Amino acid sequence: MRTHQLVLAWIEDQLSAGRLAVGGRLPAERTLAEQLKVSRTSVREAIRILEAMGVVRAGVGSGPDAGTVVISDPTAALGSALRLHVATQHLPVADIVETRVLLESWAAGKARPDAPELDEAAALLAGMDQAEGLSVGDFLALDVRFHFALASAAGNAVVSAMMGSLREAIQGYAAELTSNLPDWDATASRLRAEHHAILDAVRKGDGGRAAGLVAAHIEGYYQEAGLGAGSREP
Amino acid sequence: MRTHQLVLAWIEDQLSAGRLAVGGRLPAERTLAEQLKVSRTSVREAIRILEAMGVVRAGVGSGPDAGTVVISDPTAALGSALRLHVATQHLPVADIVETRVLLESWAAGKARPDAPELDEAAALLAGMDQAEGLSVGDFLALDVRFHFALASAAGNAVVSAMMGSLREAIQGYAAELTSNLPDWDATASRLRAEHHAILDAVRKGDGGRAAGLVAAHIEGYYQEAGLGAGSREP
DNA sequence: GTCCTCCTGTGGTCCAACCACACTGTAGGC
DNA sequence: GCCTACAGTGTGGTTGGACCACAGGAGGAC
Repeated sequence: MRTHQLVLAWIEDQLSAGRLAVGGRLPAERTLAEQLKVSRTSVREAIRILEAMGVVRAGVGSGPDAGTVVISDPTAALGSALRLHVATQHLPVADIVETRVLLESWAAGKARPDAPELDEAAALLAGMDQAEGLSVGDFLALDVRFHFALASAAGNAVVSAMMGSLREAIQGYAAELTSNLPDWDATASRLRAEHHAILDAVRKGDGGRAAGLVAAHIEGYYQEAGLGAGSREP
Repeated sequence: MRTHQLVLAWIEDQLSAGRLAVGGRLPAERTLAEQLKVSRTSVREAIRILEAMGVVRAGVGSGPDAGTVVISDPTAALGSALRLHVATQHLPVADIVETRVLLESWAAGKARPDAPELDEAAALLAGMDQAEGLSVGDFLALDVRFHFALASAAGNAVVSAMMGSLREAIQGYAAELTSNLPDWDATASRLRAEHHAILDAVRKGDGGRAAGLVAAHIEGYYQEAGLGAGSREP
């Protein structure tokens, strides 16, 4: 077993045992190196991995926000991992889209009509309705948050994280795709209307209809942008 | 931007551009450090991250298998990330199980009856039927491979990878759970029968029935082991 | 031809040093 | 008494160098 894996195992053990929790701080790198009788280099390699996994955040300086603190951002880890494997062309973009449809339509069908996340989703929709002064990038940013809020309303943290990571993994492609659209304003209007319809269905407790609308919403967008379900290559 | 992220960006760019593909070898650490005008330490940190993501594999020595070669093992990355976040108690085990049910039942419903992966699944089932000389660990190992083969038959690499990572993330718990079972032999017999029923349904093209059987199969196991859908804590 | 040895190149590990940063306490001016 | 300026302290960030273990390949000894 390599040295940095020993450090990883130690930290994971601390997490599992509850001696280290979200918000807590890891010992300083030099201290940890001395404690575990390894070099600071190995400690740093382990911390880098945890950072890439969204488990810790390293901050320089001093004070309460400095040092290496435990966080929990599963979406970051899954997102970058998926993006890299898409880059190796071992994960087709079409599969990503299909999985996104699966997860989001399930979430829409299972979302509780009184979930607080729906209020946030409604607020985001209101923001997207302000046609004036809203660039394509701004619109898509709000769109991402709307979909994430909607997925979170189902109350399954794993599904939320995975759905967010899928979106993140193909974010680059999604941005490019907008340039393929014949008429962005028309598309944006349609997306807005579909968003409202989805939210209404969820609010009325009609999960089946919500799920169907979400699936059509996502598939429709990618097909309009030229990334049909048949294309297996980026 | 930190130095190791520069290295990461360079490698990801090489992958996206196709100048680096699965099976290819990265330049040696010292060479890469010199090329990018950074220290070897920073190069190593980047490679560590890629290794944790299942994108590369580092091998010492010389020869065709040595050096840092590009691979593609998305399951490893997602699995360890999920496991760590389960350790931080920000991803409830119940959500993992629920997501697994969602993905696997979808895959069972969508699997093509003539998919070659089903032959492998059948072979694994035959192996599990050899009751003699099969330890609990062996049985579970075959079980993992059976479920993965079944999920792969749907032809969606993302769903397969995610399903495998979910299983891996709670593998430790699953092993512990077997000790809660009142009668392992009886449970094993039931699991065998359910496996055959699932495979039969898929082979006959009855996706709906297969999906239902898979959902019942997974939920039944965890409930029998004392991890009901209601438990939100490990 | 076969075996053995040395050489080379790879990642793995460690150390020592320096930097940039952000807070903290203190000394000084007002 | 208050506020400012500054040195101090502890944090991660980065670098260069050195040495180790490992595995294959090239060459010589037989």
